[in-house]
Amino acid sequence: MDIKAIRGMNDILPREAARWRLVEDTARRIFSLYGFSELRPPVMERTELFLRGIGDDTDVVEKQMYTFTDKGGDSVTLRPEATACVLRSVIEHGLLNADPVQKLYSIGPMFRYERPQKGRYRQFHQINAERLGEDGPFADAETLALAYDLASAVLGRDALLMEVNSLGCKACRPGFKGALEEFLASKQDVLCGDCMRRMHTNPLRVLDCKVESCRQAVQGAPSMEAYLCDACRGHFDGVLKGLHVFGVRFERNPRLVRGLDYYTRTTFEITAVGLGSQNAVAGGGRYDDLLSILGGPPVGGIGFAFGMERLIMLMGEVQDRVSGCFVVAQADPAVELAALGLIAELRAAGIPAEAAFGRSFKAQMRRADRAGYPLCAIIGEEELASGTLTVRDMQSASQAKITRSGVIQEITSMLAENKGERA
RNA sequence: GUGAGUGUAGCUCAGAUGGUAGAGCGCAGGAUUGUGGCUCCUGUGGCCGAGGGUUCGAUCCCCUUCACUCACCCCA
Repeated sequence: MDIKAIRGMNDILPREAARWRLVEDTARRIFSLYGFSELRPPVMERTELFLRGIGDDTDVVEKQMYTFTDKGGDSVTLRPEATACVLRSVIEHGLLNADPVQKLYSIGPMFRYERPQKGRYRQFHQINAERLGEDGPFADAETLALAYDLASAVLGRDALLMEVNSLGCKACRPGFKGALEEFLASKQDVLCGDCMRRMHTNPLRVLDCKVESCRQAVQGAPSMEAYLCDACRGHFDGVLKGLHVFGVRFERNPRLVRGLDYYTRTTFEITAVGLGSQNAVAGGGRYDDLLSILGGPPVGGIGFAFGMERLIMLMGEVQDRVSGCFVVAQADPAVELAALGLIAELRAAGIPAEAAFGRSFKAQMRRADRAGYPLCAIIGEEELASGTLTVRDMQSASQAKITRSGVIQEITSMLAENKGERA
């Protein structure tokens, strides 16, 4: 076998799939609790969408996109994030005309050409939420609460840290940016090479630099908070109050910035320990100008994304509970045929049923055990002749003879009993 | 894109100054003819990542390459 999966793209094997389902199910449950509905955009879009949406001097757009020319000569890109796709869909279908408030989520793969590392893959999966058409602090607080609930439900609230900040709006951010640039210029000699470049292209990112000398240099840097305009300040205060009401435990972090250009006002990040250096489990924030940038109505929004791999990495084992009945048959053509009929009947009644003919009795039992079935129906010449079945409770190892005609009823009640014991 | 580490059975890993390799788990079968999990026995298993070089001979030394892992970077 010399064909292997592409670098940074992983198979999710059956043993891990249970965890993925649990995360997805949890997400869907919580989204519906908050009144969000699902929107599933395609995984590929025209390249311009991301150039306009994400910002063309971000790393994601500059060097991480899977962009190529299709057979028709169009430049297309495998989506590196979901927000731009969802907004494109909302605009294209005029969803905001039908309902000026849209609360949407989507779950699926994203693609970024990066060097793979723990918690970072070229195909990775996100749980994404977008909320459009509500500009007040309540919408922000509630959206953050939703993210917090989701993270707590999967990881427990003690395992995570939620950090919140306000980035201001296009009215007040330029003032801050200018002050910051001025400050950074005075620190030029101690900044790292990257930050020297960043201080012009994207000065906010310098605040987020991990290099020790930069962190120190930035200690006395001006804080966005001092530059927030009255409207942004009021908004942010409202968000914080709302978070308290929702019972969200968070910390304010004036240094928190986001990697994508479209964010305004409220931003947040949820980190967890145990993930190595890729410790952000979720991140997001408000984007008041993005819809109009993409050619839509001047409507604001707020959203977030979870990294599913990171969530799953922190979860530990999750076991699939198997219900149903394994059918063991004596090696005899007539018996096996009868067993086949039994299996069909069980399935028709909605009871999972499986068998493994063609091996020894012992081996069939072993498979029943390994697959985790609570019940095992045994059929042999004896049962066939007397119109009965032997049903074995795998956990207690007790067996009972039941009549063939009453199987469904009998097994249904045994399974219900079994379920009751486990719960 | 940069750096470091690692590549030996399906999995986790041993191994010898260079003489073509083992363990545990798994898997298959068995321990009275129709009964799983525990135990015991037996079996199954590997171009020792790929290519080249040195050598009588390399899985082990050298070079190249690929892959994986972690970190930088970036981000979910």
